[in-house]
Amino acid sequence: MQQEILNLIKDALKNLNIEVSDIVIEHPEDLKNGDYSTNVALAIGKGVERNPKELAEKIVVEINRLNVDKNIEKVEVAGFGFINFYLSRSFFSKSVEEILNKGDEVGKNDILFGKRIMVEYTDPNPFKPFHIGHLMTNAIGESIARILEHSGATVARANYQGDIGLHVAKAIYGLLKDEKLQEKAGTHNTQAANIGKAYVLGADVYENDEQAKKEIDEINKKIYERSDDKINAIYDWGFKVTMEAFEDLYKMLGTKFEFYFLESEMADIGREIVEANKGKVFEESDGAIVFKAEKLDPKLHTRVFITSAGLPTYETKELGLTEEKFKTDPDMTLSIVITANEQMDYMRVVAKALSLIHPGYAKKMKHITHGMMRFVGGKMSSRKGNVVTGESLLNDTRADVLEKMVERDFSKEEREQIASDVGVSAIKYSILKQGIGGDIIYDFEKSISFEGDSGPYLQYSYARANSVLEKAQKENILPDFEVVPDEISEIEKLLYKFPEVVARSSIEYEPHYIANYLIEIARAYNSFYGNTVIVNKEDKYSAYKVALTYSFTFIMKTGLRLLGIKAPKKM
RNA sequence: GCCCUUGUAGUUCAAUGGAUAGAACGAAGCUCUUCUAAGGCUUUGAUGUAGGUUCGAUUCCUACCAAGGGCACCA
Repeated sequence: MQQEILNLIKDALKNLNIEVSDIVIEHPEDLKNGDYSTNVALAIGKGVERNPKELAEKIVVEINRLNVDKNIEKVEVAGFGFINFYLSRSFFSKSVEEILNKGDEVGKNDILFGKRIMVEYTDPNPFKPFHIGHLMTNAIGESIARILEHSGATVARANYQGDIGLHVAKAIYGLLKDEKLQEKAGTHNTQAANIGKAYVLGADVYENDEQAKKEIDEINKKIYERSDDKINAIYDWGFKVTMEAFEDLYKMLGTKFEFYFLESEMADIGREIVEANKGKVFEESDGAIVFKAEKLDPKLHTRVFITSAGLPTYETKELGLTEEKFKTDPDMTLSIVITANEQMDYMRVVAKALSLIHPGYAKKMKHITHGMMRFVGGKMSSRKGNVVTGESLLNDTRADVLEKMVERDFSKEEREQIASDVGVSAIKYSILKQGIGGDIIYDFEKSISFEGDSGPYLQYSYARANSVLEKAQKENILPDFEVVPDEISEIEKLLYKFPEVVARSSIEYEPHYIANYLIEIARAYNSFYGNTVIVNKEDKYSAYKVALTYSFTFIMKTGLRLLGIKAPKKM
């Protein structure tokens, strides 16, 4: 439709001998101002010797002469020269029918057809707690992955985990000091929680206790060398247990990773790359091998790639990781990494180094950063132990949901599953409703909402719509598009926009456009639901209202899926 | 000090350079003899400061102020 209107404007301008390079059409914010609108007359009015309003009038006359499209009801000049297009009744009923035919495929586009994209996100470290920052990256990454898939891309999900390094040594130190934390009786979740505690213990003394620092450095060396049987045993157990606990979370969150990359395996690959480019890209400085990025771009800075002790740093491993990713899929067209924005500056340095080593790879890399989860008091740090773990947040939220749930004819399993889905939705929505760049201030009391602008609100409107459909089936009212009310409802004016919203989210890597759209349409549907009886044999428009309800459920379900949120039929 | 991000109702967030800056929470009131009241319907309130570009700026540019992050051997 957008294209038809665009062409119409173009033709009209051509006939009037007006040249315009790019014509912008948009949806007016206020539905009273039509369904599409253009500001061409305003944009070009100044160059020509007419005022914009007169010019707009002329263009409209020409458009009306050309318009044979039954989808456009009328075209008007408004304001100081906007040209507003009002779509016809039949356009809207047709678009409702189209959505019904597409079902769960609604909103698909082929912007990324044929593209192979790897998305790396979440990246928790074994031996460290999975905190709500990881939850944030996971929610954003999973949603972006799904949106890209909906745009036709083949997406591979990847997770990169720091299985080696000082943090592991700190945790193992803690486990050695307090052997109770090595208790293996409980589930892997309680064991993983104990390892998290051990990490906090180790991290704390590392900063304040010289002797402990020495011991931890010693343990770190032994882990690298795998030279100590006792430490090896603890390491192997701890690695397994924390990874299993992560898997539980992924399952609940709805993420299935295809590739797991381990930091320890990237070290040697990265080191080789650095060695091969010594003198070209990298240089020696104070015994370390560094990349002086500021020489190429004053906004960048120097970073160490191999320490003076000869150990590869994260930067080097990142080079190795990139190499591995492209080896995994040589036909990959785009490699996306999603992290918090605190990693932006050094990722830029790594990207610069990579552009000198592998210009081909560098062009296919994209680093997406998001804001940070913050406490009201300040930064959250797993080192200091002032973290909210992903598991505890999920559990607390689910418990809240269970308390709020109304008694219906659910089995115990259904009830648990719904509570879980609604809890995840509350958390994910609170992350995805805003642009990904901004920080989220986490407030224990207020952060998770079940009403208003929230995930459960969306699920609730979906569940209600389903219950309408159930009733319609019982009463044998099938969707119909022939007998329609004259008035075009607000829902119809929103439904047809869904594909545009998905496309925009995909192009900008911003899930919140979908989240905001879903709230808008849920509100419209709830209002509709509250003010009319939909299933009513006496009402000749009932079949069309049922059709509207069907198309609403398809869009809500698909939209929620793109946010990584499940849509239970009952709640 | 330098670099990056962000400043919008009391609070948490929206708004491809356009029309009367939208929601939600909070507060006040109304609403289930209709399909799920986690709902619906009213009322209330905001663009950090100073300039600039533009017919038009929350949006772009400059300076300042404020918050967060980063700036060599941690990730």
